Amino acid sequence: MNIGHAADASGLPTKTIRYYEEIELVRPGRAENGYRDYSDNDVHRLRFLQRARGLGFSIDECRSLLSLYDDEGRASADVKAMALDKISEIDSKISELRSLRNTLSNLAKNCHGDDRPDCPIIDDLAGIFRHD
Amino acid sequence: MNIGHAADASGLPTKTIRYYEEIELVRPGRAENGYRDYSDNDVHRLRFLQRARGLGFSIDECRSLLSLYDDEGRASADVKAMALDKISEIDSKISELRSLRNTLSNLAKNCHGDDRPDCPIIDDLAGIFRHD
DNA sequence: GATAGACCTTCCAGTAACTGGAAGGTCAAG
DNA sequence: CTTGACCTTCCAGTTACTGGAAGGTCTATC
Repeated sequence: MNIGHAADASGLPTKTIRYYEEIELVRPGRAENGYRDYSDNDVHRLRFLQRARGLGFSIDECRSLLSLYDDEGRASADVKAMALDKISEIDSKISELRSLRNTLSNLAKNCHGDDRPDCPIIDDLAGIFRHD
Repeated sequence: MNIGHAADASGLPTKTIRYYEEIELVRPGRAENGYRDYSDNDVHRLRFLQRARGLGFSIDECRSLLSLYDDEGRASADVKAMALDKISEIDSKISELRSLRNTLSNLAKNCHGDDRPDCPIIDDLAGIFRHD
């Protein structure tokens, strides 16, 4: 599958996909004509990268998540530790998002939503900053 | 409060805080000696930026979230629409994180976690890419 | 088989969001 | 009055893309 198709399948622009090859995150084969040739597995990796990057994981973090998949010779204890570590990172991201969501949702609920500029949402908005 | 203190209070490096001033996200006053002087409100904004950036919101998205707070003259309908929009963004981030978490958690659960390199986690790992 | 349009290639420059370092001013303690 | 920890500006470098030029390939139609 060539790069345009891989882009459609992964949700990433072709530019980004080529960049990911340059930094050795996803290394497709090449067809006779020199075109990149993406396997289904390559596309899975690209999709994964698309999601993980959008969730705020850095390229290095993505690399280490992907290495769980790649390093088949890695000791299982390492693999488990890495997975658990990532899980707790994810948990705290989720709870931060929940607190942010909660704040915004309270604001929206209390807002009458018409065109008057004295929306009560405004009065409470300072609260957006008060979630630890 | 000067920049070092604001950095401690917000969890952002001073470099980043100065950058946020440069792009007009947080505009502190200045003391007589030329030092930046951060109010409590400035620090709330910085903390908010610290969290939102870590959750994958772009600077522009942060700017629009902050404008909910700033634009007191904005029509309440606009405010409400923006809040609802951000909430649905947050919801999909949360559900993506949950799916990722779920995958990793299954992997960790099935791994015996000793030093043998034939960890069953490895065999299932392809599954990390199969969540839509 | 020529040619148009949609692909693909590499390379190089630009952007976003920081990040580090130099050169120097300010301030509180000893 | 100097030492050390602050602060300032400025400029260069990094990360993770992103856009554009110059050109090769492929498919489809004339």
